Amino acid sequence: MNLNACVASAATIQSADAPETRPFGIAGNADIGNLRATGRERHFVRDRQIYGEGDDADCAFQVVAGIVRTYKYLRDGRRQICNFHGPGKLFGLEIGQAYGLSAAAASDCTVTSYRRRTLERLAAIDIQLLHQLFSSALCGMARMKQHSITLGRRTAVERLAIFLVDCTEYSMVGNDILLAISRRDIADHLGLTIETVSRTLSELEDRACIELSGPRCVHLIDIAGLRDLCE
Amino acid sequence: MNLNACVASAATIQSADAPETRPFGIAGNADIGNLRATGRERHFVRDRQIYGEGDDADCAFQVVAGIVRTYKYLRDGRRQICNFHGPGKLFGLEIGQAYGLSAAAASDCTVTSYRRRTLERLAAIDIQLLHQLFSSALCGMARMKQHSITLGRRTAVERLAIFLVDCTEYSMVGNDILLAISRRDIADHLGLTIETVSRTLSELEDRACIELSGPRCVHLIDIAGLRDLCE
DNA sequence: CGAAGCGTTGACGCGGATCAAAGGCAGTGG
DNA sequence: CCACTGCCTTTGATCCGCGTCAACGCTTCG
Repeated sequence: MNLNACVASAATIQSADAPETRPFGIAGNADIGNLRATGRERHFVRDRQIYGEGDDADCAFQVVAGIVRTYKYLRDGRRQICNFHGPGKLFGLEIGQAYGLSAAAASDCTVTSYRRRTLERLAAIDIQLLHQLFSSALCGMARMKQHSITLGRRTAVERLAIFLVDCTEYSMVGNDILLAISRRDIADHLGLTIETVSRTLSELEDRACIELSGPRCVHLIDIAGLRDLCE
Repeated sequence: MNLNACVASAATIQSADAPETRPFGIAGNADIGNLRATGRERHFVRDRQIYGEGDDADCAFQVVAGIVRTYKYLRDGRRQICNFHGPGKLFGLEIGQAYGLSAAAASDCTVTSYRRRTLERLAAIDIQLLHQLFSSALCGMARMKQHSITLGRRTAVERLAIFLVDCTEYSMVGNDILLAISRRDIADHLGLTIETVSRTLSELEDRACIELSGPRCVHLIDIAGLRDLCE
């Protein structure tokens, strides 16, 4: 077993689709071999829920195209988006009987669903598959760790810089980032409000790091400056 | 493969040690069978570093006794503790060449170290072991998700309530929580300052949820009230 | 007894939340 | 083609929770 496999096989499922449907975090994509044939492809329009927190976790999913968010609402309406999942990413794989979070389409998207029973049966006899799942989980862990550092200790400017630098790896067209997701989703992922996201993007524009060519288009001017804000 | 296994086998390694050395999150402990014999036991006094961010990740670890923290320092000294690891918990298992975080003893502790090469070799042929590692990773994921919700959207009072309720599962002596870790570690885990932690504990005392019998001892009065703050 | 750490408490300031209003911009209907 | 409507985003004014700075008490240790 080589734990670097997940990084090495990163681009296996990478599609040549329109840039706005590209993944957040290519590394960690699972090449799930035999399992693939057992899946069922489904489409979801933007904001359509895929599963809800507490539902019976009888399926796991892999994104084909578009972006999925996993999130939780608190009683009073506060929402935290734990993760975005782009093409190739697995989500909905649970340790318990019920989903711990809800999942919904952050943009129009296509996902493949796998019966959990099927997945467990195959993984019990297919060490390659299990290794892929494990690697995928470790990659997800690494991302979550970094994100919890961001949420726990970073300022709004730093959070946006990190978000934009993340996007540069997957949503670039020339020097422009085409955002597939809304301000609200960005805000709820970064632990901010939409107003603060908006203001902070304007501040980054004032600092000559970026230029806002439109609400969904960020032109990069000083990537090094952005990266410097990330560490 | 049954993903509930991790929950089911939760208490396998649970020791009968002094309460302050009990784990944060028993569920997710790995029963790593054959691997066990290859490990080397090591002791660390409080605050002693186990590995540093960026170091070559040639070993993984399992806590035997005490509590380990994994954390990152930002350039200007801000620190975020991503996780505490109690007895039975694995840490330091990486997807890349280097550790993504640092690890240190949050209390005096004992850990078993495993050569990564050995671990990878065994896991490549032992599907039981791999399954244990996978379950452990999924449990870790579930915890990280919950924590990122806490860091992204919850108030100081809610964060402390969650922390205390977590502690009730592992550090109880009668109706008292005996804290093994310092205010600084609590603060850096919850994304707060030590002053806010202190003030907020006092506020929970004013609200008659707890009683501070000493800096390291929290007497529980209204657990239901605490739990109510958690959702 | 003094010094050093840790925890608590108070005063004050700031970053980001909240509240409010005013643009874009797409979709719809005339 | 333009007016209207509703949603998303931006911007401004104000507020508030938590951070910062400072002082003090308690415990431990020499």
